[in-house]
Amino acid sequence: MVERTTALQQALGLREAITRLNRRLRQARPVGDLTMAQLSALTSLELAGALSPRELADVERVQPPTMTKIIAKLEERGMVRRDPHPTDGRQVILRTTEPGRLAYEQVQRAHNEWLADHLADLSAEDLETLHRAAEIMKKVARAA
Amino acid sequence: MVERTTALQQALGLREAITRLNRRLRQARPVGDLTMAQLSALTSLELAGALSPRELADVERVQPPTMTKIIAKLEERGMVRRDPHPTDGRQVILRTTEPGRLAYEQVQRAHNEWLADHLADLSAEDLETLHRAAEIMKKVARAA
DNA sequence: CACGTTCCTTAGCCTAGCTAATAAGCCTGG
DNA sequence: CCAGGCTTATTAGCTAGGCTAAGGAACGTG
Repeated sequence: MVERTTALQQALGLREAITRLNRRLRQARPVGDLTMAQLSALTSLELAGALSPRELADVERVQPPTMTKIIAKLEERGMVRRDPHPTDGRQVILRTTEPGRLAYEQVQRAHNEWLADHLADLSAEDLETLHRAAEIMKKVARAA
Repeated sequence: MVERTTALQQALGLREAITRLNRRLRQARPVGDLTMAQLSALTSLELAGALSPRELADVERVQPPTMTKIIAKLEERGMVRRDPHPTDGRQVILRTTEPGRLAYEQVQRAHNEWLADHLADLSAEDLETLHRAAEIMKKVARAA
């Protein structure tokens, strides 16, 4: 039985933790100059294969104009390609390019190494907790 | 025994989860118009009682000029007061005002209710995992 | 007491978010 | 079959929040 008060206290701690750790992660941009937003969009696109800007905006939970900007940055760097939709002239199809995939993997690896380094002191139990929490957090973010 | 590969995988999931959930939390600004950064600074100041801009910047893990801006916004809204340091003419002492405390509590409550609402479907076990993860994440953010 | 250090701020830049408005293409009802 | 309305994407313009570099004021010490 979970009381409401308990859930609220947990919520408080989680929000603080996310705010702080998110800032730390943003600061740790060790290789390449992909920002968090760019890396996140590139990741979603890579995993999905091909998406319209609208769909990518929905996945990333941002408004379409915001996604337009992020895509523009990625396109400048040659990491994303914009193809016309075969039947619908309004839509655009986004795909990662080969350089995009390589940059993605490289930055992803560097980011994760940074995080792993900073997790190095934690016990196996703590790591397991973080792992499970990450899954739960993604589920929560996906819903609602 | 924790293998490096395992830790890396966990790190990957955690970064994604933080990015996504942080965006959702930023969008959920139900009462008042305090942003995440402002709320976070106000919280740190409220908990500490009184801090110099430099100290607050260190706590919040941002550079001093960034904190100057955030403080300016909070001061505009009358939520933070800037007093001269009794002996050191360079320093400034920041404190939350009474309106600041009230706004902080109100927004804090609203934010946490939003989060608690979205955590309502989770099992007691998942909530416990999130709670423990939040503690660990704050520790990681504090270190390094 | 002069010089280096510390503290805060200013100036100027960038990213990332938003809304409102625009342009282009699709589709449907009369 | 085409007029008007919806959808998609972009542009324009705003704000917040992050950074570095550079400045002025105050401190403290050799």
